[in-house]
Amino acid sequence: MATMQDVARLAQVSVSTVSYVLTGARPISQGTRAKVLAAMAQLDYQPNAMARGLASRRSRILGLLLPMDERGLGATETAFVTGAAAAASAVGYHLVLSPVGGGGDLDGLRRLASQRMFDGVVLMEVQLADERVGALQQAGVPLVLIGRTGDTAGLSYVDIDFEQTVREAVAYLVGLGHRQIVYVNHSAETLASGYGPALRTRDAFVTAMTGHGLEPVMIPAQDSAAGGRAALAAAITRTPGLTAVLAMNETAVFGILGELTGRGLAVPDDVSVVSMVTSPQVAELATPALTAMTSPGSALGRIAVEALVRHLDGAGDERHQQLLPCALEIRGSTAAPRSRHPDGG
Amino acid sequence: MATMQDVARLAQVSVSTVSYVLTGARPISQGTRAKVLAAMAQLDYQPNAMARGLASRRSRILGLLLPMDERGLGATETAFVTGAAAAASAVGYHLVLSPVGGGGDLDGLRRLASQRMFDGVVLMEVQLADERVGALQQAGVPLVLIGRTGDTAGLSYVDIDFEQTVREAVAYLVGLGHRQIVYVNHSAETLASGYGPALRTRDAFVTAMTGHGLEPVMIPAQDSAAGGRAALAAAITRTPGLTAVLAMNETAVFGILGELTGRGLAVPDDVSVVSMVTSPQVAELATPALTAMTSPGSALGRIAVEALVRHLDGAGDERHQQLLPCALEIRGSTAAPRSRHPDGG
DNA sequence: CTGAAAGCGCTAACAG
DNA sequence: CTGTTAGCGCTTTCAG
Repeated sequence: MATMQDVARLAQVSVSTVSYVLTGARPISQGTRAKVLAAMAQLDYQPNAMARGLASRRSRILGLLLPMDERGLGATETAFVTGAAAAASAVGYHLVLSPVGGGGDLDGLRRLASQRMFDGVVLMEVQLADERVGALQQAGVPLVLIGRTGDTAGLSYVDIDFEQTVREAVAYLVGLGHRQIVYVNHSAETLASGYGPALRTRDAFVTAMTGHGLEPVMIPAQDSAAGGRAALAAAITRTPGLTAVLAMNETAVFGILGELTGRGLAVPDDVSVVSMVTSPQVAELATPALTAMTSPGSALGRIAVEALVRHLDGAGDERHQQLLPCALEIRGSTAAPRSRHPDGG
Repeated sequence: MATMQDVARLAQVSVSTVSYVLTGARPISQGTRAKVLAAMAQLDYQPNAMARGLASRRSRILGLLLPMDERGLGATETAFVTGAAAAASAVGYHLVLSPVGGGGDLDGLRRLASQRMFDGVVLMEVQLADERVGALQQAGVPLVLIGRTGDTAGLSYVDIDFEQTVREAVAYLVGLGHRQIVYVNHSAETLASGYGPALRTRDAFVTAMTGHGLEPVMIPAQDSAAGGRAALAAAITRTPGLTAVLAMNETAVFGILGELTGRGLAVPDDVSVVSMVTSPQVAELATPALTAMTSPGSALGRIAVEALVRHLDGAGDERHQQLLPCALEIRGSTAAPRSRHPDGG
């Protein structure tokens, strides 16, 4: 493994000159640069990452912190991760996937931060009240969130625009003629834990429905097909005349579809289903394919990393706060309501 | 940020003593250790990862190399990744997610290897003839594959036991009374590219069916729901009396289900479906839930990392070669064939 | 435009 | 059982 010394010797220049042609931190004459480059090529030189990191105090490594408990990552979260990794790689950074304990392990976080392995950190699965944010800030680690806390003052984040997403989905269904729309959310425990997407969509649903002069009916569901079946059963009991379901639960929506079909209700003829914050791949799996609000997926991860790197490399203390819309993609699970009830149309 | 110097000064010992209580590389007396530990605690000391890496020539960072093109990671691959990350974290390593160009970018790989950022590397999505393996070996990077090449001499790998998986799935269907079993594989292009799982299961299917005295009928499918629909249509044309489908294509299987239902064929009463190398979460999404050969998922990633770390920390040149079985999990998509054809039983 | 040299914070001989 | 010290390979002043 050739070192910078070797290159310098071969090119007959000093090590600092080699360093400067590499970093471009000061002007180098054409001739010198050429000599150095030739020597590097000849020796197949690659700078040592650790040495560079130690001397420059920048590891060029980013951490992607995500709680890994439960049932692994969903398609949407996976897209965040791959998007972030690709973006980091594109700008010459490395991305460490760092599974951190779901909640209590703040000390572990602080320890991680103090090791100075990460120049900055992207935090996923942020709760509305998330102590990790404070811990990280206190440790002085540049930080970008995917998702956001309740109070976002002074924070950088990228998140989905849940308000817009719900508004658009509801408007679409209402435009089709639906009036009895039931919203299936995550479980009560998830809500209670302060899971932002669940909370924000819930509030947005109330606002949107009320705005249309309609009653917002909401049912929680466990994150499973069985949870979806149960939720649909509950929904029909509560609102027998429902003609549309708005699902904020990528997993439960499959159970909803199954239960609907099992009860002899056709999708979309009897009941329309819109799945929110869903990846196209997942939407395509269902029969019929799901009309969905497509999550920005890898774009979120990419933007988070780009904002972080800009902050590290660049000017200064720019906060980056951005909400990305979900796009309505109409597939086979929605239609105008059949006038089953004479009073319904 | 306190350094080791600070700790040494406060504890009134030399830096090397501090280093040795940290690494345990040589015995330290109770009293001294206690003093050092106290000083570390008081200063909230954390060793600097870059400095440690440079001096010890071990970064404690592992690379997870995966080609990221196409449509992101499936559930099974995601499980590999999360399993690997969790395992690395558990043994004090970091795991970098490194998206490398699908095929031709061997130079990029070599460059990566020469930067000495990774102590070792886990390579995913290995083809039967994969030049990356040779390049990495030549670069002297300790290497474990998830999947395997055609010639595995001298390599460490963890892979799914496709032969066993197919054998067991076929035996299960034959045991139920099925005789006309069609195997739906990945696309012809995927086969042609040397994708191991597709090739190995294909061969295993021929062997298994022939062993039962049955004819092995195989149909390729694009990796999409539409691909599955088309494949099923082709299968029925070719084998009108088919009573079971063995699907080696997590995505296409949803299309198969949809097309079956669309043609008025009930699952499992008219046609049984077994999905191979599938995650439970995905199997549960289908209606009916899929009987599947469940992929070892995160275990593969975990074992790969553990083998790699054992090689790095440990004794020496132990190759680790291991095949993991998929477990048959019976759900709602399989049953004994209805005797539609008098000659069928 | 280029060189010399002082570290970055730690590990691992070597010496006791 | 502990201390001294020479690096690891690079970046970045400080000098010219």
